[in-house]
Amino acid sequence: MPAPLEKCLSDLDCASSSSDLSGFLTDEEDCAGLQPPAAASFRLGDAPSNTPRAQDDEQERRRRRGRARVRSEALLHSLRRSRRVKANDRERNRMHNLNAALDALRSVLPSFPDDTKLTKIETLRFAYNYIWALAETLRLADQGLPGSGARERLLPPQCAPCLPGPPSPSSDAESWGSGPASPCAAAASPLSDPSSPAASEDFAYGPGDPLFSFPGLPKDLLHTSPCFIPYH
DNA sequence: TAGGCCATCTGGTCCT
DNA sequence: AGGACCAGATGGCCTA
Repeated sequence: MPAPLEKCLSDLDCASSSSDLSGFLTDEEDCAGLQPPAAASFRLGDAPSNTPRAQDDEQERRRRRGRARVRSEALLHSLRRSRRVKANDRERNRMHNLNAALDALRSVLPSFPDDTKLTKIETLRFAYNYIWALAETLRLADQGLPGSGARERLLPPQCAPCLPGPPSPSSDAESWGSGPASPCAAAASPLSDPSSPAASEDFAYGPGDPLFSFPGLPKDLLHTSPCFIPYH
């Protein structure tokens, strides 16, 4: 075996036990480039290239180059695979962290009567509205308007809102609390307050939606904020 | 059975 | 170069 080709194959073997394959020979051209020109190695007494022995040598070289290429491709494939597996692991972990953060957010939001778990999108929208409502409550309290004392009347987050029915994950937002029995139906339009989340054009959830209903907050907020349902 | 939600995988892009 | 982030695809599970 010509020394360059031998080195070429041994490089492949070394690379197979190493995670770093950069600079690694990947195809038969790389190996072939290491071979001396046939004319340079031809000396008097050597068999001419068209002799049966020379043809055998050439076939052997081709076989080895082919095996080297197959091995290098397999190694690159396994390298890509191991990187992909690691990336998948990181992505899984990232999503788990995201879900843990969503769970933490759910834990500080008012819970529903039957402990129905809010979906991800519901959690985010509910949190958005809840923060808005709390801020509005504080604003009114600071102004000394009807509804003052709201700070003291705020219920702990675990209080249960009064809902026309448990939120069905499959039901759409606009169907929640929109029935005639809902107090929200008679409530002042939150759209009157331009700062209300419901006033936002791109906000999918509107008045009457349980995600706009927060227990324990002053009824006065009904005039300026998204729908509030009295807490029992 | 259709539709909604979710977890996971995957390749691309951006950032450090 | 490697990690973070993102969006699309896919398949499983559940419910009406």
